[in-house]
Amino acid sequence: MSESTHPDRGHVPDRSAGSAAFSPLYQQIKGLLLQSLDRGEWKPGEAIPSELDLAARFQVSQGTVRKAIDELAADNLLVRRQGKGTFVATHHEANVRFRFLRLTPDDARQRGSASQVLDCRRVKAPADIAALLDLRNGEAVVSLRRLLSFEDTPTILDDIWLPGAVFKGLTAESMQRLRSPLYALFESEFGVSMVRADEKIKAVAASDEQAQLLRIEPGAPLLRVERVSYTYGDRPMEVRRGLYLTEQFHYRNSLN
Amino acid sequence: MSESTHPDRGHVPDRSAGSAAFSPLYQQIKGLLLQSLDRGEWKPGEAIPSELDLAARFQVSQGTVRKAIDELAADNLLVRRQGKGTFVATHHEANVRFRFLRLTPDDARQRGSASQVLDCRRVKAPADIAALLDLRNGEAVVSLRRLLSFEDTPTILDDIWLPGAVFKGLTAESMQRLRSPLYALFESEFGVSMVRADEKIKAVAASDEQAQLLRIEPGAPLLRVERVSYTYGDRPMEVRRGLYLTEQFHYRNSLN
DNA sequence: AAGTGGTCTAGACCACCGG
DNA sequence: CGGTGGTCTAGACCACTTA
Repeated sequence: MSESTHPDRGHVPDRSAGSAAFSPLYQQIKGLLLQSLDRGEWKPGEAIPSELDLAARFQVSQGTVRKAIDELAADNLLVRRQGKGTFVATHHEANVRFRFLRLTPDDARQRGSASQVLDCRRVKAPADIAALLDLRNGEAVVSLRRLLSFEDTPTILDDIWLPGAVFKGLTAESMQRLRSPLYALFESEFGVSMVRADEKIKAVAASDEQAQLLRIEPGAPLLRVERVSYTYGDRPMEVRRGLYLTEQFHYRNSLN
Repeated sequence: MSESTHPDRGHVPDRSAGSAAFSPLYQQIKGLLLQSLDRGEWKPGEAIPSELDLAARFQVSQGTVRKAIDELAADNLLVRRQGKGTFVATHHEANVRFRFLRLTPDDARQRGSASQVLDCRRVKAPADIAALLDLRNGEAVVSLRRLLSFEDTPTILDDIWLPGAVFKGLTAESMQRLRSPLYALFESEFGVSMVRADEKIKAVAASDEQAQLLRIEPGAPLLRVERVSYTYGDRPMEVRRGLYLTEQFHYRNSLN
């Protein structure tokens, strides 16, 4: 502890040297925490070490660790719970199970939901999907289609593509058996944590096939939601093309 | 810059007393800053006092003021600029002029935009609009319709309602004259800063009238975006119902 | 050089949780 | 009770802007 700067090997930012890169200590800590999360040192749902422990491990003050954790918590990678600890975010909890689903009933009434897997097979990635998933052209992907119903009203028709190398052994059967939401299943069965997603939304007219599955008229307007989901290193891990029936539902969003 | 004239009182949080309410000091400071913003003590685009000045004014440490400002900056109410100061957010800046518009070209190419006001009049608020704007039934609102085109392709048809008491004297003429975006105009002409908005999105089929204005076929699928925008105290100040043509555009969103 | 926000530290104390 | 995160302070120094 000296004064002025830290003597630790924590390397004070290397301000001299023409190196254009200067990143604050807490950002470096954030990076280290991110690596630990990525390599699975702490699993979803588990507690990470206390702030003081981490401060000791990284040879910085508690305040610096705190700021790093603050940012990870703001990004929803970690969850702080006063008096208990800081936990790795997980998709297995009631309150966040539909974290990425922005479709909401027009009336607030909650409805029971049921998911039906219509198809699931390994195929060579189409060019557009390969590009979105950072795969080489023709690499294997798991391709699946499912129908989500609310109170027996078919509402969402999803086509989903996953990197085949990561999601080995995913079958329709295993999805029906473990009835958890997909992202929860990805975590526990394949060690893949979805952390962020981008969506692009258009309005389209239902094709004959789509109309039949959703039990509506061909040509009826549908919300088409294309989603790319990312794990820790901003690595894309899922492409999802959903068709949302918005007769009694809407997509909600907050701008700020 | 004002001198003195602060009827402040620095209170340490009233931790004793069984009072159920306990709010941290920095939250109280945040509230005071919010009040100052609301009452227009600092206008959009202007700098607020420095952290040290505010710390002196409120009789707290710089760190406490800093944390309050951090949150306001995270909410986009304030903008920090290192070395220069902290500024009140404004809709008058190139980079944030389309802050609330999530419609993006499918290819990244930028297009020139033009707005045409089709209608603008004072009317009694319809019941649903009155409810959304927290107005009494039948109170006056400004109702306007406009068409937004990108490179001469009509793309967005907006119906907009504004509280009549606040937006006195808003006319189609004045909007065409000052060519700035609506939210920028609201700021400079009416002192109304839009801070946040909620959107509800559906897919709908174009009516005959809508189709004609957007130069498409009746029944074509459109994105219907209902937006309620809020000023400082979470007071609703605008209802906007937009129809987006998503042939060559999409609504983009980030989930986390 | 002076003034702003940005980082980092060290220490005190508070609120919440669990055994 | 001890351990966790949460708040608050005071002070040092760094980075960026402006003059």
